[in-house]
Amino acid sequence: MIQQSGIRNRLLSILTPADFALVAPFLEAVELERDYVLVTPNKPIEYVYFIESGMVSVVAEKADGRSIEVGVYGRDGMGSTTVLLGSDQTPHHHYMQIAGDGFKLRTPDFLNVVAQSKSFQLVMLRFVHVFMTQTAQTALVNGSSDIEERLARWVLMCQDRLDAMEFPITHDFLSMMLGVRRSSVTDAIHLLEGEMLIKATRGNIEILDRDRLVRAAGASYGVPEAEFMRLFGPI
Amino acid sequence: MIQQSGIRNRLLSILTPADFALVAPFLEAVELERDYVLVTPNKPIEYVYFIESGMVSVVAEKADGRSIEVGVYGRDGMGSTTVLLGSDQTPHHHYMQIAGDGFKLRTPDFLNVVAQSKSFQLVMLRFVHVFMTQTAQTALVNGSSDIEERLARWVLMCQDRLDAMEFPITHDFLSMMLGVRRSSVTDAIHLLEGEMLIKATRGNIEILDRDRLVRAAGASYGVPEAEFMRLFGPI
DNA sequence: AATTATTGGTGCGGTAGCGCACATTTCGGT
DNA sequence: ACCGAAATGTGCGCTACCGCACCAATAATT
Repeated sequence: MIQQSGIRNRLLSILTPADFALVAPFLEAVELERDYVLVTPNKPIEYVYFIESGMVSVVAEKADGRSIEVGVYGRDGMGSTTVLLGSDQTPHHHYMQIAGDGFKLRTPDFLNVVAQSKSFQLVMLRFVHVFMTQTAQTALVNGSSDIEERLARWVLMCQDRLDAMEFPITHDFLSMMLGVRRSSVTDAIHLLEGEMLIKATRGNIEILDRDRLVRAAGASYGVPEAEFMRLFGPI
Repeated sequence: MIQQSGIRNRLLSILTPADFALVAPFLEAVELERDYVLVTPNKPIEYVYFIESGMVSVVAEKADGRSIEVGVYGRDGMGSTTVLLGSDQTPHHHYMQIAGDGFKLRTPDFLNVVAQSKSFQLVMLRFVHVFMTQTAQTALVNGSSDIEERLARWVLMCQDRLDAMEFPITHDFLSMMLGVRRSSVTDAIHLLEGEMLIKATRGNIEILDRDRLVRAAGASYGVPEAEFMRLFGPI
């Protein structure tokens, strides 16, 4: 049986012991390789995931093939939030951007727990609010910030969800996440490197100075993070 | 007493008669002038609104003063969805972009109905899903579509929520909504006018050819609208 | 009818980011 | 140690959009 004390996922860890006991029997540990697909767009969502480590990208795609990341989550949340909102599917992709592990449970089992416990449901819905704020912030910065700021924001969001000061990611993937040209990412990385905020090696980014990176991200970073703090306390 | 049959709001109108009877006693008719503020950022949300006519802009603001629209709703929805998600406040502004009318009720009264009826809650949560999809689509197009496409999308979203083929809006407001320069909006409007898709007069936009306007919006328009259809049926 | 505020039209230099192409470096596999 | 694939660095011309400024047209006020 899974012990709540050993859980790193923020949502599971703040559940009341009674609520945790409701959900625990259904949790199944799962290894989450890079590119592992948690949610396929417009297909029924079979499993709900609670991430313990690693990070998920939520990606929206246009009919013309262009796509862009509209949100990320890791041990701070769960996915897909869609099932909480009375829909068994969503137009978005969810896949592991940084490999890790977590728990999954069948959607009907999850929804049973939600139906049984209002306090459980409340914790989950609060996360939906935070995630929605994050998506709105993404809309805001996509429309008003330059690539350097948006890259700084992405690196910070990634680090918030991982314990490490470095993580594997290629320029090519970042260009898909930010919806910009690959070489524009290379340029932006060089700018941040020039300021000694990060250090990039092949397929890897390391954070050198988080505080100054937050300043580099400027007004792009912080709003959803503050909402998370307000509702759940510090990470 | 308010008759459900006379209601134009989509959410209220599809409620079961029993659910409607639960909420109806608390509905208070309200005139909604242009610029009327429904939600002030980071302040407790006192009232929940169901729009009957007109349109609301949901706007996110950056610390540096730049702001951008992250979503709109009218008689297709309610606001603020935040109160359904266990938060009594949100970092976003909600205000009337196109004047109209609707109903308001006190947040605690609304939440009582939600707590009493799972079917009522379900209708509201499904709208949250649609609205979230809309915000994600906004993030997508802000990062990958040119101004002409985004303007076409905005005009279409506006028309979906109003019965009229024309509505009052200035270039200046549009530039705030889209997060671009006012004269860029003027240019984009001229492009759409040149294709005979819209006709703009001082403070006003009229739609001439909706079908071709949808084509002009390309892949920017349609995804959240399809989600609405899937969950609620045609508008 | 004259005055003023709002809104829209236009121009100009500047630049961030694009699409494309190609060279170079790094790493994993044999 | 070598090879091929993946990842990164770099250059070039181009365009969409920007910031700013100013004028013109239209409506609101008196």
